[in-house]
Amino acid sequence: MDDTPQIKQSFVEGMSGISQFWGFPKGVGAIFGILYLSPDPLSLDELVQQSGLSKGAISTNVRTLARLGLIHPVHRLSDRKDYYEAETDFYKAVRAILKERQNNEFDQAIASVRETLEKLEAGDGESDAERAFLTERVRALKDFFDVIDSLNSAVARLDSLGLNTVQNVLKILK
Amino acid sequence: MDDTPQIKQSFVEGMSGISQFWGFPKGVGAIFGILYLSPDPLSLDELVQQSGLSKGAISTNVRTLARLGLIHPVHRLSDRKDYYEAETDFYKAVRAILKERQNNEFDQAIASVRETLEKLEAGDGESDAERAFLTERVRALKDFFDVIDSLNSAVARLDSLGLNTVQNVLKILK
DNA sequence: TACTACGTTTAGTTATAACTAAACGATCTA
DNA sequence: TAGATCGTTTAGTTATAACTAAACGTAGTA
Repeated sequence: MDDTPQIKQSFVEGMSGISQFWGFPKGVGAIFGILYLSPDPLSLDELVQQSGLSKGAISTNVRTLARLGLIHPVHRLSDRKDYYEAETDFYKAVRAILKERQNNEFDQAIASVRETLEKLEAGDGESDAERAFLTERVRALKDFFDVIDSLNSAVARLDSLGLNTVQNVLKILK
Repeated sequence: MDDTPQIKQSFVEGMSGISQFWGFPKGVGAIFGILYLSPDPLSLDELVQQSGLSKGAISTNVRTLARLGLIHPVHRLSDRKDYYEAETDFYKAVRAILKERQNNEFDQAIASVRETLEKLEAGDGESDAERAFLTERVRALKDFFDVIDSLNSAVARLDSLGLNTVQNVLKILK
């Protein structure tokens, strides 16, 4: 008996779970799983078939994956269909995701804290004890965010983040 | 005019946004924000007042924050109330969060991939081209996860993750 | 130009997560 | 022991996110 289909499916389910864990729709993980286990690029309709999701959901989720750099469109000559294949260099994908996140909401969050600090320091007329306390606390948080941000930037800027880099980092952390 | 209350509130709203971005209820961020800007530990009832949330929600969210190590209970003698204060060492909190995540769903995700690989390699009778392809792909993903896992473990195991450590890491990434 | 085959968008539905109000059990106090 | 004051849990509600089905726009094709 050939258990390949079952293994494939349980893998896809596992990817769905991971997807959900990281705050993405589980369809995103499922689609990536399907593409990752496919030797050839797949069209939207093939994804509809293999995932059981509607075309609309596939369209949305596929765009999310492409935006994250986890899959790539493949265009075939004299074929209007869009095909997609999975990215197999995960380190590359990580860098893309970090870059993506940085540009969007994370930056905004940091900006919010920065703004708070500026507002606190601007009201220099009032300098009671509470004000000083608040300023110190917010500044500490901002400093922390700045460090995280620089880490993020550094990784995103790397030409190639690979096993070597990670192993070097691991040496430091020992 | 004293704009301190407004500044506090906009800070708390910012923290709510960050919370949501990382997949936590926004109440979690709000509560942390309130505690972080409070010089003294606060009781659940005080949190109810300042956040506008119900007692039940506070109870749940506070437990989440405590589990993550972002806030700590403070017990006062001859007072049955539970008070909470914010963790101010964020590096410590990061390690706690990584440890938390590792024990729960992340490990499970890795286990799922590992299991898939074992199942693929177990069926050694069948060795067609597809099977070989699948095995290679899944193994590559498992290897990647193992590296991430070891990074995670290394950070979680650190006695103190501080600015120094991060700066050393940053040197490598340059 | 009309027809067909795409991917995307939209309106409405379903599933899921977070919340409120109230009941509950436990613990301290008189 | 009775009463009061906690934090937690539960049942039901509300808000939010993901999905489906169908309409739509666009670009190739006859």
